[in-house]
This record gives sequence, structure tokens and C-alpha cells, in this order.
Amino acid sequence: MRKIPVILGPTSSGKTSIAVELSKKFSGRIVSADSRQVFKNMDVGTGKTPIGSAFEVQNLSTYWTLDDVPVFGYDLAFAGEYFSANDYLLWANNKLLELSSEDPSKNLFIVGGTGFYIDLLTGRIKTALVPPNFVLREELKSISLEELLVRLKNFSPEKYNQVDKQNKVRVMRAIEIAENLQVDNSVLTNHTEDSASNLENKFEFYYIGLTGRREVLYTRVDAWVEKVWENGLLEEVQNLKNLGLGGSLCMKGIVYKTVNDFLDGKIVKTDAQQRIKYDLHSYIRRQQTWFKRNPDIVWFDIEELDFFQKVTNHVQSILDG
RNA sequence: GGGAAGAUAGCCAAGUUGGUCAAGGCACCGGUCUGAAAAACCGGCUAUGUGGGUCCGAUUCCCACUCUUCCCA
Repeated sequence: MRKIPVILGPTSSGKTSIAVELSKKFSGRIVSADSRQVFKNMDVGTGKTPIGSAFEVQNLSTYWTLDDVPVFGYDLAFAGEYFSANDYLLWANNKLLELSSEDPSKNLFIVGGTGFYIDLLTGRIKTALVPPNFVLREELKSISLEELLVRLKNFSPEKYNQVDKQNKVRVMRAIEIAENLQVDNSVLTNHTEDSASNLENKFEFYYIGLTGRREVLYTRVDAWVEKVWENGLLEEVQNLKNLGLGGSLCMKGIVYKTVNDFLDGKIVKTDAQQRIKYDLHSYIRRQQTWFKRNPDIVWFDIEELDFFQKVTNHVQSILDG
């Protein structure tokens, strides 16, 4: 069974660079698990473009390379397009299988900060087999939360009891699933076992977590924000606006929404940078909260002097073991 | 030196015509998450400048002080 180290951690913990170094050492290839890096034309603000690092970056059409280490999982969708966790799952499943059969002598590293994607890919969680119904979502969007809850209760009392009743997005998805169940009850029990179990017999995942004190993490993102601001972030967002994506999904996330506001003159530079920093701090907290639920993660402190050596040894023992 | 305005949490900022537990936002901290996840959502957290006075009772009214901002000299 192929052993795959999964390198995870909050933003700014240095996942990518250590993954590249490990890949050089263990002749590996990287599969990214990042919900933002999947979008084309969103490179600087998502950290695809390493700023201030010495990596030589190449953007080949189907993958990127960092110092000749191939990185997959970038540019899977057009910016502004709908791209779900399940879309990622499907893609990643195939990519893992493809890469491992194509060259069994090479190692694979999964690297990412999107816990949801990682847990889906490694089979820790499964999703209901109900695809999004955009027409329905559009309809539900204009309905009040209270009414949505009533509607959900009628369709599925069980779902009603489970959902976070204050979270409209969740309630909408619950309705989406519940109404689908009316048609085909098999989806209830039939989760995404298929694709996940596919991998279970082929791969063994080992979680490697990167962490550090909050203040250190915060300081690092803060510096990153200032760097990208001067190194193409504004141009990148302006370009997305020029493509007519100013009001699209890709402008809803951290960094982009704020730069968008800045370009629209709604916020001044210093405030914009501060907002982005705070948003990222909060994101780091949420990422760490998510990762805490996985007891199988072996954590490494990025502040330790022999950090890289420790991780390297650990990876060595995984691959040897 | 004279005058005006104002002092509420780490920061911004309400309110109480005097009466149980003093809004809200930001930061920070904890948490939720089953096809939007850098999304969406929940919870926690600290305060009435100092000293007097009036009053049953003061954060609110009065006085002094300190500090801040502004105006005039």
C-alpha cells in the first residue's frame, strides 16, 4: 500500500516550502488540497505564487513546478466558477491514482490548508450523494430562515433536528438533500463510499501538522499581506474585475473581497491591509479548530531549530515503514 | 493665561429625563462544520478617569482635580 504524507497546517505555517524540500529529498510530487488555489487567475492572493522565496516557479498548463517539483491541484476551475468539495474529491482521487500508477517509484505528498478537502480525500468524512441544485438554491435564497426551517421540517424532521438552525447556508443544503430524498431515498444511506473506499485499499495517509505560536503565525501572515500587496495582488484583483468577476464567488473570500473594496474606493489602503490581516488571523484559528478534531495528526513546531530535520526524519520513517 | 468640548473595556462607540444583569462593532479566545469550507454559523471576554458632594440610590446631576482635543491670547 502506498504511503502518502499529508502535510497540513494553518496559513503561513510554511507547508508549501517544506513540501517542496521534502519532495526534492524523496523525489516526490505534490497534490494540493486548497480550496482557493484551484482557481485560475488567482495566484498571488492564494499563495500559489511564492513571494519572497527563492523557488523557481513554472506554470505549465496542467500543473505548476516549484524548483522543478511538480505541484498538482492548481487551476482546476475558472475563477468565479462553482467548485465544490466534491469536485475536488473526484479530481484528487483520480489524480492520486493516475500519478501513482504512472510512476510508482515517486512519492506523493498531499499539501493543504483546507481541512474539509483533506478529510474528504482521506476518507475521514463523507458527503451525501446529492448534487447541488442551483435552481433550488436561487429560490431558497430569497426565503427567510424561519420559513426555510418550516419547509425543512416538513420534508425531513430528522434533518431539521440536525441542522444548525441559525445557519441559512446549511439549512438550504439540508433542504436540498431532504427534497432529493423524497425522490430517491437511497441517497440517505449511500454516501460517497464509492470513491473514498477506492483509495482506502491503495493508499495509507499519514498526517503531518505544522504549527507554531499564534503570535508567530500572525506575524508571518501580516508580513505576507504587505508583500503581496506590493507584488501583484492589486493587479491580480483588477484583472479579475476586468474579466467581469467583480461580483462573483471568487470575490467573496478573504483577501479578494477586501482588495475589491479597496479598488472600488470603499476602503483605504491601511484599513484594507489591516482587515486582510485580521481575516487571516481568524482563518488561522478556524483552520486550527478543524485540525484539532483529527487525533492522527503528528504535530511539528515550525519554531524549533531542527524543525526541518525532525519532519524529514518522520517522513523517512513513514516511507520506510 | 482665558474659553469650549470630552473622558465608558486592548481599540472604536451607544445609552441611562438618576433605579434589576451598561448596547453594538473590532481585536482576542473557544467552538460548529457531511457537495459554497479562505464559505456560512454559534459562543465567550474585559469598561463608566480621580476625589468629593447632593440623593434612599449616581455611569447619569453638582464641585474640584487630572488628562485629551479644539479655539482665543
